[in-house]
Amino acid sequence: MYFFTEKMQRLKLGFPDYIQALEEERRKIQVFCKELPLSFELVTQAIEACRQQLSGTTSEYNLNGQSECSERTTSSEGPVLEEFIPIKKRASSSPCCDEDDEDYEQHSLRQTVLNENNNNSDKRKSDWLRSVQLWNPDPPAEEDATKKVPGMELKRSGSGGGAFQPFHREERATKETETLYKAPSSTRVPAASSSAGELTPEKNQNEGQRKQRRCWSQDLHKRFLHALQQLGGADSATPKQIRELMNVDGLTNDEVKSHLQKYRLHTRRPSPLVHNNSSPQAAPFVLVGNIFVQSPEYAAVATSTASREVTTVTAPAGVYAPVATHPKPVSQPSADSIKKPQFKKFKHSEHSNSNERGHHSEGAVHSNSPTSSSSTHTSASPGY
DNA sequence: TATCGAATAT
DNA sequence: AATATTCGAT
Repeated sequence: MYFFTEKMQRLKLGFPDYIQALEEERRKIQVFCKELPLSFELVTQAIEACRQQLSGTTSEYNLNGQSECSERTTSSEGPVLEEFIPIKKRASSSPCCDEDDEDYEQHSLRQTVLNENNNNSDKRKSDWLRSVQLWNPDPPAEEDATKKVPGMELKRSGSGGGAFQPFHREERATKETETLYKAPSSTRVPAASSSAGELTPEKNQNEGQRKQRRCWSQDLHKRFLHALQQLGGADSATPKQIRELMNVDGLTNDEVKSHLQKYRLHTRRPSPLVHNNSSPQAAPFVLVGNIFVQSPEYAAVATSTASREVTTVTAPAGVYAPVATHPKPVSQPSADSIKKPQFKKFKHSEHSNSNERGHHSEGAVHSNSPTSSSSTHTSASPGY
C-alpha cells in the first residue's frame, strides 16, 4: 500500500484520481488480459487496494462493469504474488480471456453478444491481435486442403490473412488421407461447388492471383495413369482425353496437361543428371545405320519394374512408373471420347530427335505382358 | 477458337 | 520438384 501512496504523490494525484487512472489503465490493458494476465491482475489489485484505502471498506470494482477478465480479484489484497499462480488458470475460464482460439468465429460471436454495451474493444482486440499472429485462427482441417472446391479453383487470394496461411499448408502426405481425395466424380463436394463457388457473380476478387495448385494425390495419379493406359500411352494421349477419362470433378485440361508434361519428362529422362561422358547410354534411342532403335537401357526403364537382366537401375525414375504403352487402348471409353486414334501425331520424326516413344510398341523390347503394365501402374508409387 | 506441347514462371 | 502460365503452332 505504501507503494501506491508513494506513486500517487509522485503523480500528484489523490486517491480518487489515482484510482481513476488505474482504472483507465486497466481498461487499456484489458485487451491484453490474455497476454499480460499478471499486469492486469496487478492493476486490478492496485485499484482494489486504493479503494480500500480510500473507503476503508471492501469495494467491488466488479460492479463497475467490465470485469470479465479474471474478475475474482475480490480476494482482498493478500500477497499479490500468491494470486499470480491461480490467475493463469482462471484466464481460460473467464469470458474475456477465453483461450481456446479454437474458434475465432464463435469467440467473436460470443463477444458480440456479451458486449452489447461494452465497448467492443475486446472484439477489436481479437481482430488485430490475430493479424499479428499472437493467435492463430484455427487451422483448417487437413482434409479441407485436400478436397478443395471442385468447380472453381479458388485462389488463395482471399484476404490479408492469407499471408500467413503457409502455416497450415501442412504436408498431410500419404496414402490414408490421400484416398479420400479421389473423386469418384462426387467426392468432391459438388454441392458446395455448385452453391458457393463457381458462378457466384460477385466474389472472386481474385485479381491476378494464381490458381490454387492442384495436388496430384496418388489416387488422382492413378486415375491419370489409368486414363493414359486406355489412351494408349502418354504419347498418344492428349490432355483433354485424359481429363475426360479421369472424370474428376474440377480437374482442368491445363492441370492434366501440366501433369502430363511432367510425366512425359520423367518417363523419358530418368535422371538428366550430369551424364558423365562415361555412360552416354541415357538416350532412349540409338542410331544404328540410318535407323533408330531403342536402347536396351531405356527399354528397361521404359518397361519400368520389368527391369529384367539389364539391371540398369538407371534411376529413381521408377517414380513415374510409366505405363507400358499399349499399341491399342485397352478399352475405348466411347466413340466420341476418342476422336483421334492414338496415332494422330506422327511427328514424322525419324530425326535425331529421340522422341516418339509411342512407336516402340512394335519393338521386340516392349513389355510383352499387359499384366505387367497394369500391375506396374498399380504398385508404382509416384514420388508424392 | 480450342488444343496441344514446349518453354517459362512461381 | 511440382504446378501454373505463357507462347507459338495447328
